[in-house]
This record gives sequence, C-alpha cells and structure tokens, in this order.
Amino acid sequence: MHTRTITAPTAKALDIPHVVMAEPTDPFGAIAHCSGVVATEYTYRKDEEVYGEGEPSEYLYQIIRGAVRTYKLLSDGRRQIGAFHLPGDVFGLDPSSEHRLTAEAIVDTIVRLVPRRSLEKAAASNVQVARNLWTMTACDLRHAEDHMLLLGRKTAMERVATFLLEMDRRLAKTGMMALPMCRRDIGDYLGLTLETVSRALSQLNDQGILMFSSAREIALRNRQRLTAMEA
Amino acid sequence: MHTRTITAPTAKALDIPHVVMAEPTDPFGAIAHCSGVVATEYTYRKDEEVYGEGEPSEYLYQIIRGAVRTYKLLSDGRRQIGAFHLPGDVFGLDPSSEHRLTAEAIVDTIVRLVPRRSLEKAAASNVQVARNLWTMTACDLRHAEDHMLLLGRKTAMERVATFLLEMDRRLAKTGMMALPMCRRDIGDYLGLTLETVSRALSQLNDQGILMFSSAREIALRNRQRLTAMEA
DNA sequence: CGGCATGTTGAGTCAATTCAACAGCAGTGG
DNA sequence: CCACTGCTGTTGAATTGACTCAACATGCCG
Repeated sequence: MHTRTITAPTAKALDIPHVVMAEPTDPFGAIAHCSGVVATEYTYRKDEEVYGEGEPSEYLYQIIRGAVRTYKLLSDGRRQIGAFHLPGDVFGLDPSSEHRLTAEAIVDTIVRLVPRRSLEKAAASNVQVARNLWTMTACDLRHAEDHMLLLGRKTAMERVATFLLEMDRRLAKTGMMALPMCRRDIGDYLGLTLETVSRALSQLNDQGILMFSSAREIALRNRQRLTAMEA
Repeated sequence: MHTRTITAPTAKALDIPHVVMAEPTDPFGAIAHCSGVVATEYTYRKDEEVYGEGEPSEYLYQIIRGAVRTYKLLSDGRRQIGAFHLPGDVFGLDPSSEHRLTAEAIVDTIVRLVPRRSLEKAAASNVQVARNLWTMTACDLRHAEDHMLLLGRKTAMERVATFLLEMDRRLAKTGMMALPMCRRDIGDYLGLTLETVSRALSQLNDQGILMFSSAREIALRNRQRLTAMEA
C-alpha cells in the first residue's frame, strides 16, 4: 500500500484539481494547512474497510480519488448506507471517540488523512478550526435530515429520481455520470431492493428521461421531468 | 404569552429540577452561563409553530416543560418527523443561517432560549463554547444516523419497538411513560401510517409486552422481549 | 473462452397501506 | 346533568407497491 506523508507547508500543492467543492469554502483544506497538522495519503482497495462501527476514531479523511460508502448493519445483515463519499468529500469526522458507522471503499480509493489528535489540538487553540469541524458535522446532519425524509416518506421512483439528481450534481462532469457503486449499494442507500432500483432505472430509460452508456454510466436527458418526480 | 428574562448570573437557579440530562455534561447549561449570554423563557401553545423551515435561525432552544416535534414536508403534505424533543433537550441549533426543519409544540411548552448572535460571539472567543456547539450538533447527527437505519431497513414492529424503548429511556420516570404525541405523530416519525402504529401497539399489548393505562400512558412489562424485537 | 459478478426482467407474494366503520373520551353548552 | 360534537384511537377488509424468488442476460477478468 502506497503511503506518503506531507507536512503542512507543502500540503497546498496537493489541492485536488478539477474538483468543485460542495461547500463555498473548504473546511478540510483550511484545517490541513494549520501548523502542526500533518496530512498523509493512503490507498484502499475496492471493498476494503477504512474503519468499522465502534472502532476508535483516529483520523479524518478526504477523498482524493475513488468513493466510499458509510453504513450501519442490523444483526441479520440488513444494511443501511448513510452516505456515499466522492472526491473532495470529507468523512470519518466523529466528535465522539468512536465511529458510529462502518466505512468501506467502493472502488480503489486514495484518501488524504489527518490524525484526530492534531485536530483536537488545533481546535483547542484556533477557533476557526473548531468552527470548521462544526460546519462539517452540520453538513452531514443536513444530508441525514434530507435522507430521513426520503427513507420515511418517498416512493421508490421518487427515491431513485432524488438519487440520480444528487449524483448528477455531485459527479457529472460532461453531462454523463459514472456511478462507482452497484445496484445493491444504491438499494441499501435508498431503502429499496436492488431489483426495485433496476426497474425504476429501466422505466426512466423507457421514458427517455435518462440514457445508459453502460449499466453504471448514465446521462440525464431531462432534469426538469426528473425534478418533478422527486416529490 | 409569559416572557421572562434571565441574565447569566442568575441562570443557574433555573436548572431544570428532576431531569436527568441525556448527556453526561450539559452543553446548553455551560453555554447559557457564559458572560454576555442572556437566556429568556417563552411559552408556546399546543400545535404552535416555534420556527418554520427556511426561516432565519435566530435562537437556540431548551425545553423546560412540554414537547416539540421537528419535521420536513413534501409538497403534497407527506411529513417526516426527524425528532421529538423532550424536557432538557436542546433544539434549533443550525450552523447555517436557516432552519432546515419546522418546529412545533406538541403540547403547551415552556422553553428557555438564547439568541444565536450571542452564541456566535461566545464561540468566537471561547473554544469550550465552540466545542459544545459541535457536540450538540454531533448528538443530533448520531440520532439521525440511527433513525435512517430504522426508516430504511426495519419492519413496522421493529420500528415501534425501537420507538417505545427510546421513549421509555427518555421519559419514563415511574415505569410509566406519558406520551405527549398522537398516533399520527408517531407514524410520521417512524415512516408508518397511524393505523399501523396502532395495530403494532395493540399486538404488543395482547402479548403482554406492554400495558395501557390510557392510549398515551404506557408501561413496558418486558423490556427484554421488546429489545429482542428491535432487530 | 469460460467463469463469476452484476444487472435485468417476470411472476407470485406479502407487509403495510388505504378506505371504512365504529368506539372512547373530553370539552361545550343547553 | 346529559346530549352533542369533534377529535383520537382501534379494528376490519380490500388493495397495492415493493419484495422475494427465479431465470436469464451481460459484461468483465483471468
């Protein structure tokens, strides 16, 4: 596994090219540049676990390339994926000392990571760092709140429409999105079975609302109609 | 509407009696005692709106007596309640400037409130305050993550069992819980219809797992079996 | 080229919903 | 005091959206 260590002064050179941050500012970048904060690069293979639910929270991660799913399991194996993390996204931030979800690479993934210990230290003296940590957690919370509405009250088609628009916004570069995750992952994210996801996508294809290049390469042909289906 | 203003020095006298905080520490209390932070009391009537989705976030609230629901609506009226807030709980904390859910009193409710403006000011100079704000948001996030698992993957009976154990933990004082919310609220919290909630409760009653004093006064008779049903 | 992962589609089933009727209770006013 | 009214909760019957189970198609990797 390839590992590289970057000290604060050189970290700026690592800024991810061609990625528009979801946030107007880049809280992770702001933190990573603090004196005393050391960022490291690390690579995970497809399906490799980054951390497990209940494990001590030792690092904060930012995805450079690839994708990560974070999820919870029930004892009988039923799984709920809480979020997909894509290039530029930060994950693994847990004010409590233990992770509350498991994180796994969906595809081969490169992350930048910062020890929690140095974050705590930076936050203790630098109010702006503390504020950024809060902002990042709040961002996760907003997503979770929206997702509860989806899981509790939307129909299968509405869920898939919402998913497509979310992914389109987050990873479509050229009008085409290359989904890193399989149908089962999408189902476990949307609270559906993989078959139901597949049927909904086929139906949207039949209606001309989207077009497949391959099963995971999708272009939206009518965002307006899709937005109307989102409920 | 009765309003009372408390300055920091006297705020300690207002500590809510006979309420065990969900957290080992009391972040709200810690913040409310900061110099420059002024807490006010306010009363909302049953079904009165505390704030609406999209409104500017001006206050942080702590419930003294009563109960509040926070929810999101779809355009056709479908509702997802994200959380119930009970005495001692803090709600309305939003790092962004706008509320992302609507808050309504479930019954006549007394809250203590602190202006957001003074929080920002306190957090800018006091790292401990900043840390407490982060901790409170993280607490909301944890609940949301657990609730996504419930909404996406649990059966109706498992949802109701989880709900009963949550409420038992949070408001049972004498082995009896007095639910402030109606069946429709419970359904909208659990992603079910009110009829399904009612049927599940009746079934638990028939099985001797709980006992009704009235429709909203419930005593758990077998927490172990209920925990086993939680999945 | 074969073998396994992944994805699609069909048929039948079922858990939860919808629609409907009724019961219980609280508050109101004669 | 009791009928009246509205609201909340329960229960039954029929429906349905999503699931389960199954077969087959596709595509990728060695």
